[in-house]
Amino acid sequence: MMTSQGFASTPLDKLLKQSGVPKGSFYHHFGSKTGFGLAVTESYNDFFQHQLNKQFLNADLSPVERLKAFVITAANGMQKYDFQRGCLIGNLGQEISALDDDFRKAIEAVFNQWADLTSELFEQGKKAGQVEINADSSQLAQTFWIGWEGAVLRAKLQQSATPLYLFFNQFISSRIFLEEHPFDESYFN
Amino acid sequence: MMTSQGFASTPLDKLLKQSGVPKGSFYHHFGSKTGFGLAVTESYNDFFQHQLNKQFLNADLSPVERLKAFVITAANGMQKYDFQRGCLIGNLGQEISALDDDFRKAIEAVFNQWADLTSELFEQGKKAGQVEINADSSQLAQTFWIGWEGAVLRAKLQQSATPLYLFFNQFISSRIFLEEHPFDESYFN
DNA sequence: GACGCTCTAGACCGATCGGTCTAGTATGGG
DNA sequence: CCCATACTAGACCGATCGGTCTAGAGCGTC
Repeated sequence: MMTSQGFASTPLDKLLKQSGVPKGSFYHHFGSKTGFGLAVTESYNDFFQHQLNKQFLNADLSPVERLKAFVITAANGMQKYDFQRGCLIGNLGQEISALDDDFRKAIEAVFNQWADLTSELFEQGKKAGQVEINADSSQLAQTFWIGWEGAVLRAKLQQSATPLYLFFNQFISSRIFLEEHPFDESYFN
Repeated sequence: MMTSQGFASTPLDKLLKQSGVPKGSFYHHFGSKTGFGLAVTESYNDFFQHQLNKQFLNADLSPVERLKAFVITAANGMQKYDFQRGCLIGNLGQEISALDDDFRKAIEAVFNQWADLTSELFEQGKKAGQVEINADSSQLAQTFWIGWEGAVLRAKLQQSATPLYLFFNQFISSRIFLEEHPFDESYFN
C-alpha cells in the first residue's frame, strides 16, 4: 500500500483492516504512524540489502553484468504489479524530506548503505577490468542511486520499464566503464 | 506550497487563506482541487519552458555550457529556499501516477515537451562538435530528465546541491559527449 | 489461584479534509 | 432602470483522518 499510494495517503484504518491487526495492538507496538513508518523503513532496508547482496555478490556474472541483472529484476518486479508500485524508500524520501528530521536522516542513511554496497561492486569491477582504475567508486555509486530513483519514478509515471533500461544504458555509457553492455532496443517500448 | 509539501498535503483552506481567495470563487473557476492542479501544471509548464528556452537558446554559450548553466541556476534556486522546494512536476508525477489517469498523462506530456527542447539542444551540440553525431538526441534528452528528477529529489532529501552536480558530471561523462566540462570538486560538499 | 503485566479489541474522539449551498454583490445590455 | 448573468463570500456538511480510552483477555510467577 505504501509503495503504490505513499505513506501519507495510506490510511491506518485500511492498513489495519487488511492486515487484521487491531488498533490497540498497533499503537502498543509502534506508538504512532511515524513510528510504524520507521519500522517499515528498517524492515524494507533489511530485505532490500539482502536482495542487493545476493545480486552483487553473484560470482557467476561479471560485476557490470550483476548490475545489469539487478536492473532486469527490478524491471520485472515493477511490471508484475503493473508499474503501480515504486521504491518505498524513494517515495518516503519525497514525502518526508520537508517534515520529520529524524525520518529524513533515516532515509538518507539507507541510501548511503545501498551506495556502499554498490561502491564495493564497482571496486570489484576495477579488478575485473571493467571500471576505470582511478574512478571514484563511492561517487559513482551515489550517482547510480540518484539517477535510479528518478528512473523508477518515471517508470511508474509512464507505466513502462523503458526508463529503467534507458537510465542504465546512459549510466554505463560513461567513459569510466571500460566495457559497454547496454540493453538493445528490444527492451524499449 | 505544492512544491514543498506536495499536492495532497496542501490543504485547500490554507491555500485559499494565503492567497486571499474565497472558496466560492475557487470552485467557480476551477471546479475541484484536481482541476486546480491541472491549471497549476499548465501554468508551471509555461513558466518553466520559457526559462528553459531562455537558457537553451543562449548563443553566448556552447550547447553543453548552456545545460551546465541550467544546472547551476537550478542549484541556486533550490538553495535559495533551503532545499525545501523541489520540482512541481516531479512531485505531482509521484503523487498522481497511481491516481487520476488524465492527470498522469498531462504530467507525462510535460516531460516530453521538456525533452523535446533538450533534444534540440543536443542537436545543436552535434553541430558544435560537442555531441557524437550519431547519438540519439531524443533518447539522450529523455535520460537527462529521468535522472534529473532523481537528482532534485535527492537534493531535497539531503538538503544539498551536490546531487545535482554529481548527476550532471555523470551524465556528461558519457562517450556520447566529445568534450567534458564537469563541475570540479569545489561544487561538492 | 490470585496477582500483575503485557497485549488485544474496537468504540470513540476532535481535527481536518474537499466540496456544497445559499445569500449576496457587481456589472453590462436592453 | 431593470434584470440576467457572472462571480463572491464563507458558513456549513459528511467523510475521513490519526490517535485515545477503557475494558478485558492471556499468561507467567509466587
